Parts: sequence; C-alpha cells; structure tokens
Amino acid sequence: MSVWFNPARELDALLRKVAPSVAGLDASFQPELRPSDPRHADFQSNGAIAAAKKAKANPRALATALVDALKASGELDESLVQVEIAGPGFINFKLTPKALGAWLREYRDESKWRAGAARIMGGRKVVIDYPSPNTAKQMHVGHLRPIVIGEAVARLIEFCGADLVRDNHIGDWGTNFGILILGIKRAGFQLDARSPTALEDLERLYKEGSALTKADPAQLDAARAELARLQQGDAASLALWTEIVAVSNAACQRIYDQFGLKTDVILGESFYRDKVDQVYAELQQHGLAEESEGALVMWCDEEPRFSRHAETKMPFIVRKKDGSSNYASTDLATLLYRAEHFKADEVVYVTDGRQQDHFQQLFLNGAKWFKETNRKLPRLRHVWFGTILGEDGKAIKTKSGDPVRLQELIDEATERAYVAVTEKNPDLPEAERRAIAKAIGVAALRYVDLSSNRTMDYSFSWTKLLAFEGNTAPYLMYAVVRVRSIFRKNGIEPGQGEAGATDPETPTEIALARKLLGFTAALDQALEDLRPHHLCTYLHELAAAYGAFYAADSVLVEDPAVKARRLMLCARTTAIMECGLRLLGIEPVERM
RNA sequence: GUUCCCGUAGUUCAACGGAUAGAACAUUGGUUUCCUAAACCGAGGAUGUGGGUUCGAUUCCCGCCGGGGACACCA
Repeated sequence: MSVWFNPARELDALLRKVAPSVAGLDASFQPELRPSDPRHADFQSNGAIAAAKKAKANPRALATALVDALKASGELDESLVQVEIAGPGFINFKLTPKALGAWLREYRDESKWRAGAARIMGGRKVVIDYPSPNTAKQMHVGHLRPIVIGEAVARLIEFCGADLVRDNHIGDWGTNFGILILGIKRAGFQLDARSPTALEDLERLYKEGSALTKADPAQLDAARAELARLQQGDAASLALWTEIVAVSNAACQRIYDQFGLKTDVILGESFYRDKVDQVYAELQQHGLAEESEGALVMWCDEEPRFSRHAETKMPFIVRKKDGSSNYASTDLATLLYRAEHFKADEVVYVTDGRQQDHFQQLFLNGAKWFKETNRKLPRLRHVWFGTILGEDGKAIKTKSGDPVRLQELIDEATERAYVAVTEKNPDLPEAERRAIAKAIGVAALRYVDLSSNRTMDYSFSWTKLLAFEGNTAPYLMYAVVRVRSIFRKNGIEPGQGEAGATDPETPTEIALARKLLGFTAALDQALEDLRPHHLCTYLHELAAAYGAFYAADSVLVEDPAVKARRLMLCARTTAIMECGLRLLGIEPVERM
C-alpha cells in the first residue's frame, strides 16, 4: 500500500467500497468519516450508527461486520492503520508511528502537497471577484476584510489546483460618481491627479455631496442626472471620471502592495457600460424582465422573498427609470462576460454580508437568464463576511465620523512590532528590524481578521488588531523562527540531515507528527465553504504542538537516528507552517 | 412590518448531528547552567430561554428574549 496523502479520504472510499458486501448495507452507505478527537483516534466513522437504525440492526454489530469486511478486503495495512469499535458504534482509525513516519518521508514539500490537494479543484477555471472597492475614497479599516479574506480565499483555491483569475471589480460607474461630479462642479474644484491631497479632496467633496443628497431629494435627483450624463458619454464628464478613477486606483494600489495583493485584471463596472444593453434586450425578449414603476425589474416568484406577491416587494432592478444602469445590470453583464470570455466553471464573489439579498437575486435571476438562453451557468458562490463595528455597535461608515484609515492602522501595527523586535533583538541591523516589523505588523492585522469565522461581525479595537500574543500571527511566525534557528545553528537547510530518520516515538513527537498530517484535513475544511479560519485554527494547533515538542525533545542530540527524525519533524513543521502562512497571505521571517 | 444573519467562560473566538464543549486574552501557580521565554507545563471558569425531532443537539425545527443587516431605483 502506498502512503496516502489524505488518509481520511482514502478510508472513506474503502468503506464505501466494502459496504455492499455487508448484510444491511448497500452502495448508498455514507461512512461520515472525519477527524477525531486525538484522545480517541485520528479519524472516526459514524455512518454505521445511522445505517443500523435504517436497517433495524444493532449498531455495534453492524460496525463490527463492516470492519471485518474491511480487513478481509486486504486493502488495509494494519501495521499502518489500527481499527477498533467504540461507544455506540463509532469506528476508530488510528495511524501507527510507522504510518506517520512514512507520510513524513513521502510528503516532504509543497509540490507534493499541491499534487495531493489538486483533487479538490484541479482543472477548474475560477474567477474570484475581490477586493472590489468603491472608487474615490481612501481605504479605511472596513476595507481590511475584502482584501485579506479575498486574498486568502484566492490563494487557497489556487493551491488546490484551480486555474484562477483575480478580478478587481471596482465600483466606478455608480451614483457615487454622480454625487462626486456634482460636488466638484458645485465647488468649482480643479482636480489635479498629481496633487498629494487629491484623494482627500475628492473624499471631502463626496462627503459633502452625500450629506446634501440625503438632506435634499432634489440634490439626489441632480446627482442621478450627473450619473446619467456620464453614462450617456458626455465628454467633459468622462474626462473628469477618468482622472478620478486614476487617482483612486493609484491610492488603492499603494495599500494592495503592502498586503501583497495582486489582481490579474481590473474590470470595474464601467467596463460593462456597453454590455448592459444586450442584457436588457435578452431579458425582455425572453420575458424575464418587465417594466415596473418606470424601471426594468425581475421577479422570482418561485422564491417567496423575491416574489412579486411578497408582502415587502424586493424586485431585482436591472435598469433605473432614468435609463441608467445599476449594480444589478452590471453584475448580470459581468456574469455573462466571466462565463463567455473567461470560460469560468465557477465564480466566487467576496463581499460583505449586507449584500446577501443582492447576490441571492443575482444567482437566481442569472440562472433563469442562462437557462432561457441555453448557456452553461458557472457555479456561483457568495463568500460573505460580517461587518467591522464601531464602538456604537453599528457598522463603521464614512458618514458617521471618520473611521480609522487602513494606512494608519498598518503604520501603528508596524511601529508596535518595531518596538518589540528592537527589544528582543537589538543586535539586528536597523533595516532588517524595520523589514521584520513591517512583516509582523501587517501579518498581525490580517490574522486577526482571518482567524475568526468570516460570517461573524466584530468590533474595531486597537488592542485586538495589534495583539502580538496568543492566537496571533506573531505566535505562528515565532514557531517558524525557532525551527529555522535550529537549522541555522546546525549549518544545514531544512530537509537535510534526515537520512536514517526513525519513526516518531516520544509522545510529543507523535503528537506533532499527527498534527502535521492534519494539514490535509485542514485544507479540505477551509476549501469546503471557503473559510480561511479553519486553516488558522490548524496552524495555531500545529505551532502549539511544535512548542510542546520543542520544550520536551531536544533536536540536536548525539543519537544520529533520533536527531535525524527530529530534524525531519522540524523540517516538515516549518515547511507546512510557511506554506500555510503564505496561503493566508503572511510572509514568514527568518528571525524576529 | 416583512425578511436574513448572529446569541458559547469575565473578554475575544472554535466545535462539518457524535464521545469529557476546545483555544487565546485576562486571573492564578510553576519552568531558563539546555536548539530564540514573542516560549513551555498546570489551575479555576461557558452553550440566552422554553418546547420539539434524534440512540445522541452548541449544531436541525418551532416559540420567546436580545444584537445587527437588508427591504424601489446606493453599491
């Protein structure tokens, strides 16, 4: 038997294969294989309990019969996997030290893990839509989430074998531009893209205009009229618009650079300005959209919430009554472009949770449209996240006071990290301490955001975002530093000095080895619902397992076999930690 | 009002219907002639509430209480 990359997946397949030969089971048997509490086993299968109920059999007896069939199949090497029945009928699988050692020798670097993980999304064309900010605003703390979550999700998808296009779908064609252009005209403002305060000026004008439109409906109509003029191709409006977008994109890019974010294309809403007419035409031609109160709308009568008969009407407005496009129009056009031009098998939208209704409508209406026009609909997923709340428990918004600027947050995190690095490592050159501080500061920020389930809201807190202890990025990075230090001290690179390595033996070695194998399960889990926090949890557990191993078992010992196997554990730990950190967008450092 | 999320230690968060609900911070006791103590080992402390389904519920269903979001031309 060759060494399995993902034992849970293989055991699941084996159980399914032998199930039909067991009385009371058939091919529909679901093993429900999952990682187990390590106090009991490495993996457990709970399927026999449910199946026994269905077959009116004794669950333990059925589990026993299943295990007997598994052993009789000859495909299970019991020197590698031990099986036993526990409790009401759990089947527990425990990997032996021999299996752990074999895995560590076989799956030694990123190319091997990538090959193993490619079964998850290999060969699929995926378009991911992030961070997609609205233009003409400075990035504030609220922009942290789409950048950080989007980047992590993108890297995870790519790691698991997908052919990925990162599309920054910026909001550059909406009413915000009507408000802004109106404000510029009202103030007689001369926009100079080279001015260092250009973006601040735009933001101020936008805020003033936004306040006016809220106070006075006539101003809102005037802003809409400005937008309509822009969308109709007015030359002066377009010239101004071009300059605003340039200023905005340059400012965003400075933030992206610091987060290591690289998008492949920037196809904002404006890119689809000449593609929406086709959408309107097709929707009307196929009777999918209709006039309502002057606008062109779509209903989903099959979904009560979006039905025309709903108590509170929520139509999908694809064209406004003044003829201009909106979010829905451009998103439909964008969907078509991604399906036809990029040949996407899957489209992933990374936005905040307040847009859930919009995306449900987009997916439902998009599906109807594609069906009517005989097109293949990509799999559509909305990766949404909760809001960063202010002290008042409400979303941090530009309108209610100034939220913290993202750059300010990065600078503060970097400065705090610099103080810590200087205290711990005063002998390092200044430039290196600065570089390390920047890496740690940005990493700490992004890890806070990634480490909790993305659907949760959380309150903004300097203390929390700048924490360097506990389940934080510096803790994980420190584990890497300590591993690398061992190799540096020994004058070798990770991966060297492993010849003659024996199987893990001490409790801490075995615990670390099992945790290393857990990488495969962590990837599966993070990919299933595109939730990076599962990877964070795993990396934290791995770092903790390494910490315990490091404290209990000296690596640089006399016995060559012991030393070799511990060097192997160290090498795998740092490799998986570094790989996992990079998937989260965090660049590890050599020392700190 | 309709509808969608969310309620877990003092705090911030985990737990794909499974075994004794797991971490971190804070509190508290210990560990350094030894590979980076930004570390390690230990202690105390939690499922809003009332029903239901299930062999088994933090998880699924219903009611209530509490927080947040969306709801006709913002994105």
